[in-house]
Amino acid sequence: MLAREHRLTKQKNFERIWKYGESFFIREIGFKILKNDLGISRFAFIVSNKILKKAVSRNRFRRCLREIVRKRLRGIKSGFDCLIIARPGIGELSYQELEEKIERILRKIKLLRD
RNA sequence: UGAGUAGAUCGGGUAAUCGCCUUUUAUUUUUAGACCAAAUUUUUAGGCCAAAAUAGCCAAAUAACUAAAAAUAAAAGGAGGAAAGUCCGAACACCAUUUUAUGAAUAGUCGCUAACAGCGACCGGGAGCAGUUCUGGAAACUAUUUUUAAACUAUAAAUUGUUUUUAAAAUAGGAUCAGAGCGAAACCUAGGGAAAGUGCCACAGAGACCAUACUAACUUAUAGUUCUAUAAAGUAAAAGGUGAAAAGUGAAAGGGUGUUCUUUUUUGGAAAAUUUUAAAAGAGCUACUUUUCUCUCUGAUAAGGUGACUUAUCAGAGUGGUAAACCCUAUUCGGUGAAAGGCCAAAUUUUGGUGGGCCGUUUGAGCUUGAUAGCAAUAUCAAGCCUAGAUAGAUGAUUACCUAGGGUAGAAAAUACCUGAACAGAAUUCGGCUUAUAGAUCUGCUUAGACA
RNA sequence: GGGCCUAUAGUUCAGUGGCAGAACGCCGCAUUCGCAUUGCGGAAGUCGGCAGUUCAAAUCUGCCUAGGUCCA
Repeated sequence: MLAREHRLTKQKNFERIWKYGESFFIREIGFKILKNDLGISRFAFIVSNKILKKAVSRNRFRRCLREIVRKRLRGIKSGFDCLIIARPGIGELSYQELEEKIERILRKIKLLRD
């Protein structure tokens, strides 16, 4: 679990990101990113009821995503709000595959520090 | 030992690293008195007015009062038997006002419970294993009897008698087979009322509940044409294949109606056969009716039981099914759901809002152990214990080892290798029900095999 | 957290407890030089699943499954 200062909690934050954020998608995962002035990067994870039926698997994938981001928290540039959205193919992926894919995306959108 | 079935309990473990939530403690720092909007800022357009919103900052300063807040570290604790479905019942809170209509729910009895469409015990019903009774059949075989053939004995011989054998028939027994009845235990059972009323019961059928109309038959009447048609009335014994269901459950005896057959007599006929009329006797079937027994229901009485009910006797009646169709009877029920609901202080300039904060909120119809009462559900008493509390939503991720179990190699055992745990995630809280569930352990019952 | 609805032929939908139906689509034949249109005929259904009530269930009752939708 991320510390509280790295979480997005408010309804307004979510609305702002949905409206003004930039999107990046691969088949299993989607990203939405927007700059903020805080000097800290904040994250939120969305796994909807339609994509995974059972609550156990929903919880599991949300925790996995969180864990992956947490491990890379030092390498990520600060000052961004980031929404990570699960898409229908995610049910068949293992933890390691997820890790690879997220790492590739982060490189691609240049969110990682040098 | 294996299989089936029912019930109860459990529902992987250890270590390391990196993290999250709650509580407590310690240290350091110094502020804090919820948040948001309106003032400020930014952007676009613009000459201004004006319009829009998106993070972030400050609600301008001061004093008083209150006492904590943040960071770091350590310790403790941190998902279920169903947390699920939301099918019932409650607690709790507010709103209405008194429980009446409407409506809804429940439905054998007694008990348990805070309550219940729940649970326990019992009653009734269903189906029916083991078993048992009856009926029918029955191979081989056994017994008895009869007949046939052969042998033996007695005898001169036949015959008779005895014994054994062969073949056949009959009777009885008979492994066993089929059908029917009763049927312990275990199993299933939304189980008031159809004799208050209404509705429905397709097709078929005369008729599906005021049954017996109609067809076919006979008599009478009318119309015309011998004969036919029509209509009504009467007689009316049997029959009318249906259907899930057919009107009072089956049996016996008597009376009795009609009809069929046989015999005898009689009539017509020249005679025989056949046939016609009438009568008598006998036999078969039989509407209807009487009596007795049986079946079902209702009522009364007696005995047993808290009661549902059971048993016995007597009297009466003979009425199709469906209430999971309407309905009737008895009992119970006010509505809305945590997004319920409550609080958020004072001064200076003021006002509004908020899915902002806190409480509600985890000590409870609580858990564990023991004793007592009870067939049991359950209750009482004693001792001990505190056991998740998140809110874009914690309880996690990775690695290593082990384990229940599974697979392969092996004749088997040992061993080696591979794999490595089902269903499933709290959201105010309880009591049930229902559904999903790998595997393990224990207990009861049934059954198969082996050994003693 | 709570309420409601739907499931019937390949598709879209009807369907009083008693024979499962319509339109489009599909197949065959005819018409045409050929295709379309048109006409005739045909096939295609565990009525979402499992139990129960009933003589009889797509329909009535209960429990599940899968979809959809509403409040907030």
